[in-house]
Amino acid sequence: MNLLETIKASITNAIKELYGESVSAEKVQINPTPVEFTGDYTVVIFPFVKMAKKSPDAVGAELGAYLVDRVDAVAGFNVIKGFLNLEISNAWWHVFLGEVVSTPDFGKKPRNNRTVLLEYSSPNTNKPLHLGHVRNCLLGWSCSQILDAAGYDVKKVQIINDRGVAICKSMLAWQKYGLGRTPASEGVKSDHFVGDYYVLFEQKAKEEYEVWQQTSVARAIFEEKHKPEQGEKEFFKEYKNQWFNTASVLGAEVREMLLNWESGDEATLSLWKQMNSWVYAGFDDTYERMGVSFDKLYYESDTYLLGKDLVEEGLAKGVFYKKEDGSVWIDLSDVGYDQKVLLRSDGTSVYITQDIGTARKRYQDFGAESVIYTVADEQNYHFAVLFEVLKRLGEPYANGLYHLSYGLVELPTGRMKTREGTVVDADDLMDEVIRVARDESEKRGELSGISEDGRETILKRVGLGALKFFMLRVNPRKKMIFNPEESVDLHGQTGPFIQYSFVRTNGLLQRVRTESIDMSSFSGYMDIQPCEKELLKAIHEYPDVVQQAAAEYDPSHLANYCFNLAKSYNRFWHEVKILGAESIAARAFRLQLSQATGSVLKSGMQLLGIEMPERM
RNA sequence: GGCUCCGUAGCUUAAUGGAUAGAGCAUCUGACUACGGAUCAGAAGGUUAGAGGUUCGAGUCCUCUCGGAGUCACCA
Repeated sequence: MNLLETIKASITNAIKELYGESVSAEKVQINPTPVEFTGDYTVVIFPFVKMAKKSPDAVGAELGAYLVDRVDAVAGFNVIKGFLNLEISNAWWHVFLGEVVSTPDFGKKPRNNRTVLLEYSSPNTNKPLHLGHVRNCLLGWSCSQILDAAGYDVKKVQIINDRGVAICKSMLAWQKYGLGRTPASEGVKSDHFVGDYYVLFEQKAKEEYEVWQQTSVARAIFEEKHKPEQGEKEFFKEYKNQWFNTASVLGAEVREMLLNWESGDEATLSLWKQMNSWVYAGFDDTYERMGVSFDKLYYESDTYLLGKDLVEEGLAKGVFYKKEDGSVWIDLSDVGYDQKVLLRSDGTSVYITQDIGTARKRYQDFGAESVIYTVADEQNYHFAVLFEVLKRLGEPYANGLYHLSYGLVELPTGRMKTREGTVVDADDLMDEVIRVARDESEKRGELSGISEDGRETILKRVGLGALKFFMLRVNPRKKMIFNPEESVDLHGQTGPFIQYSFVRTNGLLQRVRTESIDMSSFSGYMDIQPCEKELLKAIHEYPDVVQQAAAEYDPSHLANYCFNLAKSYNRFWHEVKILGAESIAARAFRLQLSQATGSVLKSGMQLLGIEMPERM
């Protein structure tokens, strides 16, 4: 049993024995003692004052005495203003340190034989991955690692939106203007190649629209429909979608292509397969570089018709209802939502229909009792509705659904817009952070003796470490303003700061090996310094942090934890001598402490998807 | 307008209802006779948007106000 649990259990016993009241162990609050007081852990006494009918200080004194008496680890105590500060014995810390070093999986829970499905990334195939996907992927991947550490069997999936108007735009542009060019012939990364045709399409459509605006038909529409205060420019900006769907030649061609696709036209399908295969090759490359992977891919071209049978089931159960025009609806006004259409009057699916169908299909595939959707917070309402619908359908997994919602990534200039060319590309971004890592490294010259390959591996770890930590250290819910300069910072509260601490521990252990330094006989070390105690307490906290991150689906807890641990280690590094310690026992103890810190840092960062360099 | 989320130092942010709101960046001072200075120590910087309330105790919970974002499609 963990130390704090032992103490909590003992306090519930004490309350029972001393005051005759029962208190559950979860109600007992224990925090690390702030540095300005003496002690290691602090019990908050106030909750027990009423049941004891004594002053806070008296209760604290009684509980403190009880704990010193019954719990070996508790060596002493003091009570200040209703807070019971406990001192943990050196002997207990020695045992603890030994355990951490000899437990490779320290902080991780045993397998619990429960399966969780985690969906993330889920891009469209008309253009390459961008900054928004990066946050999504890093979050999704990190959560998968955290849940794995918490004992779950995690299945990572993505559903690829490989059909629809968007990809048809890229297809059409390539067909009209591509002249048989390929990624290979142009030497362009294949997903970017496809994306370029999407941009080209938008450009051509814009040109067509501008010409059209000068026609008499356009003038007439403007005169008829514009709002009183609305200028021409504003009106036509707003009217663009409608124009595209009614008057545009390119629009008509795209719609025709979509119809051809849906009717299974062979030429269209083969073009579609060609374009998508280019995109997938590019995505694979980006994912690999980012260090994320999937257990199964779903394609919308396979799933977009799913869900209709569930709509029938819902109608039969009376959960849904049909309007006169044949459309099917659900009324969620009793839980504060609106009425929502589930099937169009012509019998075709809407967005939520296929999500309903896909949910069941995936349950059949994996039997997961819990499904996590990593999707931006624009879709909060959609998922609230989806989960409510599945609940009312009585789906067995409906209570295990979670929308891992995250704030959009915006630029200092506002939201990214493809049309305005303000999209930050994922590949470019990774290039950039690695370039900055290289510059910094060359300035320092520490890697001069390492092979080309080894150096590249390190620079990649450092650069991506900076990027990943930057994106994961804040609460996912928060909107993120992406400042390119801060994202590649290598100093302060950053990934490389933590990696550097690890490199320090690694360097020490290297010397232990090469010089056969003894680090086993540390139990005689009794004079544990405050900076050492701080480290021990931080290491002791690690399993709880993993649990909390898993329970809240929030990697930022781990990111902040790792930073604090690294900071404590750096302070320790400066305050005491390790290899040159005052005694053999002190040296052994500090080396053990370094090893424990290094392994927890490595483990914690791995849960963020960040790899540790051996040197940097 | 309804619903949801957000508002903490110049900037980015932390804080299971617990002690004097904790960090990083930027600014200013210091620290290498080296276990790696991508580091450390220190200074300065806060009416936690505002007003009420609940509580022994509120950045955190409740109510209202102000400010910002998202959403409220037979789009995805």
